[in-house]
Amino acid sequence: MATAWELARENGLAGLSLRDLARRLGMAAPSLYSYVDSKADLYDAMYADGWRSVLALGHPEPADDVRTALLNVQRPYVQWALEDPVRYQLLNQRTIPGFEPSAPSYAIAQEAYARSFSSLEPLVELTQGDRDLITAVVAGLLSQQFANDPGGTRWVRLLEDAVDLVVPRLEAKKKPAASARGRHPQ
Amino acid sequence: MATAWELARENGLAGLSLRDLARRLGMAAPSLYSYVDSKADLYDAMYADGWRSVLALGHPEPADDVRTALLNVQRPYVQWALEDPVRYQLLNQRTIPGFEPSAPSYAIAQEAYARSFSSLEPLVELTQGDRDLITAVVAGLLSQQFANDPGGTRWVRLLEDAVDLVVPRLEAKKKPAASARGRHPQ
DNA sequence: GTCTATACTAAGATAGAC
DNA sequence: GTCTATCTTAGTATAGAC
Repeated sequence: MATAWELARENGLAGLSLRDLARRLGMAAPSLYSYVDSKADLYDAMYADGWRSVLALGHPEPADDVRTALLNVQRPYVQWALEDPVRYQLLNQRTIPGFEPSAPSYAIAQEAYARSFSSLEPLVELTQGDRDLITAVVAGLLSQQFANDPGGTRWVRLLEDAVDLVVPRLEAKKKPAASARGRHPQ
Repeated sequence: MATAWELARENGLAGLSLRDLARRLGMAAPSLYSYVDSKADLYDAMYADGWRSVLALGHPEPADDVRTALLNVQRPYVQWALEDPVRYQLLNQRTIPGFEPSAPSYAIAQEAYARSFSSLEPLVELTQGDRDLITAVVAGLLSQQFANDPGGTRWVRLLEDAVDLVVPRLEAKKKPAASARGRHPQ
């Protein structure tokens, strides 16, 4: 898996080839078929592996305000995305012609998706539109970053500004503040 | 050019091949080299062609308020993007391994970029951060739309909501209202 | 689980005749 | 400007022995 990612980073996601992979592993190409049914199956394994690495970021820190809650999730996520643009591309953009993740792999992605709102849900009653706008804003920063300033920080450094665009919309829907973690004396 | 786009839509951008293109044009494959120096050169021509189709949308309608100015540009742009996801992918995402646009082709992209702020600039003193946030928000809607709901409208229908996120930030920087087009009596 | 050998298909590109 | 023929490389995948 690690070698597959390595090659994808070097030659592009679409440029990944089973021959190359076998060569770098010191194997003959057909030996790979003991581990993987097809190239599509390899992409699927990488897709699952990629989303598992998002889950490995752990649960976002809880927070008492919307802005902090958002930043607690999105800052590590953006950091994670920058670590490996090719991984982000496989997981979040429809880029290789026929690929669609299998149901089990997609389930991992969904778990990561759900978790990304776990610090926010206690504070705000979110609609699907809210969630979609949040993911869009962050995806937009990353999309522009990778496309127009690869290796730089021109867009991702605007993360706090971007979050501040969304905060007012969410603050309007704040829950009654259950004081869930018992931090507030009265 | 039209046939090249057609094939890219059918087989994916990376799946486009010179052989297929020649076949569909009723030519032998090598004959294409009279028109194009290489496959990369074909992509470059498509890139230029794609941005020209953005310019063909015309100049955005002027407006008196920030929100309308933004929607006058972004609504047709989103419409244009939805018409051809593959075109959007070539122009706005780093997806095919080695491709970078040539300088002349990139200049067309820059013209389209500049024009996309022409309805807003008379109203607001924009910073680069403002421009980057605007492009990111729209790019985010489109990126999510294509990746997670291809053919649908789940994200793009949030365009007005997305614009409303940005408007307050821009209103804070409004210019003194030069009444440029002489519509306001006093 | 790994190998050799191989089948099959297709890619981008060039040479040189017409 | 278009053709035929060909080069070179590479892809995914299978068969069958060890």
